[in-house]
Amino acid sequence: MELSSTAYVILGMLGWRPMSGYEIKSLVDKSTRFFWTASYGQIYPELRRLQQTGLIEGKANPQGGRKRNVYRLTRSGRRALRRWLATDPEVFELRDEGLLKLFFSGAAEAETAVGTLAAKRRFHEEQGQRLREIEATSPPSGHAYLVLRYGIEFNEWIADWCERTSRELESGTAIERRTA
Amino acid sequence: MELSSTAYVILGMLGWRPMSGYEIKSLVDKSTRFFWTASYGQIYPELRRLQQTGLIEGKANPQGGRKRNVYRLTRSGRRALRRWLATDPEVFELRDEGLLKLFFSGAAEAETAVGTLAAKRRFHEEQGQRLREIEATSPPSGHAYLVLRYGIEFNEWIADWCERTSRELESGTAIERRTA
DNA sequence: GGTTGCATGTAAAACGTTACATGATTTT
DNA sequence: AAAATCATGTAACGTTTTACATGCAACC
Repeated sequence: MELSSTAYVILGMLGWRPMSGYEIKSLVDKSTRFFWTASYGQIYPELRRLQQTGLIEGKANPQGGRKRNVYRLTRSGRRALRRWLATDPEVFELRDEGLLKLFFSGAAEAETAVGTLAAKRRFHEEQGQRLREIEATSPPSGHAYLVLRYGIEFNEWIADWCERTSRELESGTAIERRTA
Repeated sequence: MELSSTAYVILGMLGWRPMSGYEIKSLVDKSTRFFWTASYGQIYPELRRLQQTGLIEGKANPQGGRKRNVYRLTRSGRRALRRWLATDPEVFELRDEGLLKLFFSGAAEAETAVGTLAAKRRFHEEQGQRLREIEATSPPSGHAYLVLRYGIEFNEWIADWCERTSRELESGTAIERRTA
């Protein structure tokens, strides 16, 4: 029985504590978002499927007149989560428009590549900044903290690469010597 | 007139020289693949669309009894390419199952996270190795070379992070002090 | 004569996002 | 009183992959 990738985010989140679909979505948005996303359109249908499969259990938990469903892992859900965690990861996908532009920027003027690098650098500096703020204000514990550190250092490395490469381009050591 | 992301890969490739759809796909597979993919199911329909829009021109170029269509940029195609190159990149998407497992691995035994890090490290070492082979045997020129170097250094950095973090986990400096 | 590579194409399925609808509660 | 947040859900749309169908040519 193969589960969708969204299924494991849900199982993982419920491995911490029982939650509503809305809570899962908010947590995804402020923690895994930089390397794994999920939308309501995936989460709510998946919650229903996981319940039907018996990996999670939901119960109504209205707050006043506002409806709310809280889900928790079942024993077989926890088993499925652990089985997945113990399997080698396979998915690693990157989609980087900045690199694509840089790759093709021989078709444009020299300033174009420098502009692309500057924009990419800005993006990663901002993302790094956001993550550093999380570290300063509400640092997660355990393994989630390791992943937060990864995000910070990863974005710093990329921003730094952009800076170095931009300097190389501007000083003419990168391209001119290679293109005949 | 908004173009699909695949459209720009095609325009970019044709910016170098005229090519067939098959050639574009092979080039994508050995150059941009680590940060941008495209399948036949995207390329062939997109070639037709770009031709209808007048951004590229195709002509039959059979090799013996084997049919073949070669496409080249039109003037307005080159303009579209340059306009796109001069615009700030927006897409940066990552989907990293290894990080996701690490993130949730508090739900499993301590060895699980170490195993995940080892697998992720292996993946990036292999990808780095593949790229280093390209650098040694058929290095691209110009900006494509910069992107190849990015790929090599990027994968090295990640593999290195996995190693460092794995050591931290095994020596107990990473998690124990933070989890109450 | 079989395998690999060149070459084009599509249909179905899977996946994912966006936008909308609905309504209560809390904060400003 | 308005805006933001909590909360659930779906329909439409768009994107992407997978699998298949077809056939020639070159190599072993």
